[in-house]
Amino acid sequence: MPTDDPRLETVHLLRAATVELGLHSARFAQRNGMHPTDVRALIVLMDARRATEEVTAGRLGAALGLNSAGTTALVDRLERAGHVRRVRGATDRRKVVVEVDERAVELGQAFFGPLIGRVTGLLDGYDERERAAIRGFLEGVRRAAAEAG
Amino acid sequence: MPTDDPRLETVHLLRAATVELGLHSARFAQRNGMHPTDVRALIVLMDARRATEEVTAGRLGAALGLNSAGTTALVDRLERAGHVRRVRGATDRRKVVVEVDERAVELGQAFFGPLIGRVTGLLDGYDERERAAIRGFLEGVRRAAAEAG
DNA sequence: CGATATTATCTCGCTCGGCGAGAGAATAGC
DNA sequence: GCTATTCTCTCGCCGAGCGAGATAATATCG
Repeated sequence: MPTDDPRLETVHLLRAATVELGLHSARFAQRNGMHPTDVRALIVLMDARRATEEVTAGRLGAALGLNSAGTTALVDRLERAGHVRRVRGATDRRKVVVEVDERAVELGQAFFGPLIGRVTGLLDGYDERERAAIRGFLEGVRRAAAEAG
Repeated sequence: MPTDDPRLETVHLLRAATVELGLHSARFAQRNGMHPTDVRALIVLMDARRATEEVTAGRLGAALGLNSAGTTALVDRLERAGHVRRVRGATDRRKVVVEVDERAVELGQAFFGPLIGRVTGLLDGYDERERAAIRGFLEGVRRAAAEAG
């Protein structure tokens, strides 16, 4: 077992960073009386909002790996907390479009904004070739995780 | 709101990579009849093992943010599955040292080894200056997440 | 156009992870 | 030695998520 492969240091750093990012999300969740799944749901919804895509209950559940019962309970929680609205689909009235409330968006930006600012600030310390390496590495990691196992 | 800051692409990639890594861990959990917390616990235990540090039940629970009741239940699950042994503390017999079973270590290596291999393989595509940038960025992200909020 | 299959969500009953409170057992301090 | 502290465990409970199936709206086909 070659435990002193210097490349493993980077793997360690990668995992440490993801762990710390996860803890940061958990702090956001706990501070707002939410559960990790609720935070993940809000992220999905905000991403979709930025891309001006509608997210139905079913799509949301699929994105989070929940079944329909769990998805209903999730949207119930978010709606009860005022983070989200249920809107019946215009063309297909079986569908329920889940819309994030403006306040929830601001809440998320207020919490994650500083972290995002620090990360973008980090990037200013590198030249374009280094930044390209960072982007390429992250994309490679994403693909490796998606394709492995 | 400057939504087209090019540095945000890297933030997006970072999040996409962490999401995908999380899903990969979740696959390991599900495939072995475990829960996300159990996987996190095994990672803590394996890290400690590599550093030849003893992990008591209390330390494990603290690392995962569980209270004592949840920690007991967690160790019960892991012990029942054969991934872990309870060993009474030698000097302080109130303590319970949690030791990972060799089989669990091998199980983890078999699952995460390929991914680690792919990530280290990625690094070979960069020169030392680029690799240093990647390491620096990851360390910076870890610190930013740990210190923010 | 009406009967049937399909799709999207919701309801019900349940399992089980995690919490709070407090008990039990061992150690440390005076 | 007696008391306070520390570490783990037990008990009862809450709530997230699942499986099965109900309900309602749409699509399909004769």
